[in-house]
Amino acid sequence: MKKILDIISRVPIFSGLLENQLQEIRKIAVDRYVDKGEIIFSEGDEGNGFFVITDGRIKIFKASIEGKEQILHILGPGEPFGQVAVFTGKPFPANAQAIAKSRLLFFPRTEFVDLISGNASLSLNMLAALSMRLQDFTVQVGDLSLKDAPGRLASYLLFMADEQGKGDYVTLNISKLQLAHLLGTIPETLSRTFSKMTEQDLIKVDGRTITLVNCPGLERLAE
Amino acid sequence: MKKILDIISRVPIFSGLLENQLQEIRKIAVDRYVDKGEIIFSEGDEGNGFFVITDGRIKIFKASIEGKEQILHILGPGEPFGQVAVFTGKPFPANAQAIAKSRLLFFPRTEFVDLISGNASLSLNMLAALSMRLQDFTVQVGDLSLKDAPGRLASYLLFMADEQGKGDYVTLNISKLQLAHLLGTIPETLSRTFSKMTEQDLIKVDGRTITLVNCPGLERLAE
DNA sequence: TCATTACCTTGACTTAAGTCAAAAATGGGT
DNA sequence: ACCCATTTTTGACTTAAGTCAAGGTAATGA
Repeated sequence: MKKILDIISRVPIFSGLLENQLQEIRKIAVDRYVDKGEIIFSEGDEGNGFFVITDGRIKIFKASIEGKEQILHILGPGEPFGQVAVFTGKPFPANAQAIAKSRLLFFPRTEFVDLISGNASLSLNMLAALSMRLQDFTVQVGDLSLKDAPGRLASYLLFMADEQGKGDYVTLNISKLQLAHLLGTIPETLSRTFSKMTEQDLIKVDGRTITLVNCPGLERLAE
Repeated sequence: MKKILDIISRVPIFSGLLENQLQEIRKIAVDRYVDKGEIIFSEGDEGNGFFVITDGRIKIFKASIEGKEQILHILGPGEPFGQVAVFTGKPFPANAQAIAKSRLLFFPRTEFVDLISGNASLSLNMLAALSMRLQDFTVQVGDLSLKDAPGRLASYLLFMADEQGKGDYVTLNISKLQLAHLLGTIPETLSRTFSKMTEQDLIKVDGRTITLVNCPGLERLAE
């Protein structure tokens, strides 16, 4: 069991802070464990604070009445979520659910806003974090509207290959059902897209391991 | 011709600041006029500052190679754009173009970051502005993926009716071509959707004036 | 180990929405 | 008031991707 202060000091949004500033943050942090499948908050809930993931994996998603869902983000250790509600003062605009057993730190809204007011580094880190998230959305909206399912899958695979940097193969860290919902499609279509791309010798699929056989071809698909 | 300081004092992201802080901001602001159709920045350009709209109207959009476009935001007086690149230090993730003759204030990156470091109110205003933008994206991604074209149009009309608050009619402030691109579709589909909704006595269309005849019906369409 | 559940794939069918083409309407600017 | 350019509409056609249904596979826990 790691010390909370140690964890906090390794979180990007708290980087570059002084020892006493980290201790201030530690004072307001609330430790919390959640099981796989547990809902952390739902769209419309009052946003009385935000979270940082210590361990595990969380999905942020929108759902329709008929049960369809669109994943907005898949987040892992070190990443914050729920900040938007903290700074807008409005309810959470989406749902958060653990897709693996996870450990979280919760930061209550008013205490955190007080902290940030007297801490320029923390402000700038937070501005950077929100801006990165906005940039991700920019890509997601563009992709959803301008690319077809194969194009979105190709983009995702190339992005992951780059991020994982383990040569030309990618290990999916989520189920294909979740991936379908992240890419704005359904598992049937995703499965057929994997098959088609395999036939065309663009990739090779073995469970959750995807080998990128023809990267230039994938880049062309992704436009 | 209004004084720049007057303009700045009325911009939401600069609200609640002291007189001398507003003067600091005024010192780094660069005044600029752009014509309708003029590109202000393109995706990939270096993000060396951000803009606030004094007058006019700006669209932020993604484009594909084949010429399709998806509008991310339509912005008007008082609204900032291009901040993401300021805080990520990365290039602009989308394009900005004037869709009307406009007047802008430009704030250079390094000067602005210096200002924000010593100004807690400005930080919090900026955090709030970015968070609102994130919330808008949340809605846009959900709608694009979970609603069909009539559902997205119904949502838009209801949103605008609420925003304009002028009873049950809406005046479009953009062309139907732009609206199609904002809703993630094409003008042909939008036109057919308007026709269908008129047949069903949900709305009445007269140029850019839309009367909402059956709001509950529209809400049902929008889910 | 077995059983139960969740996940993934495949096939046949349907449909929303895009494409292409052309006509009609609108609206500045001179 | 007229002309040119943009915007909007309409029609016929195509297609990507969703739905429904069923079978297969993998994974988890008692």
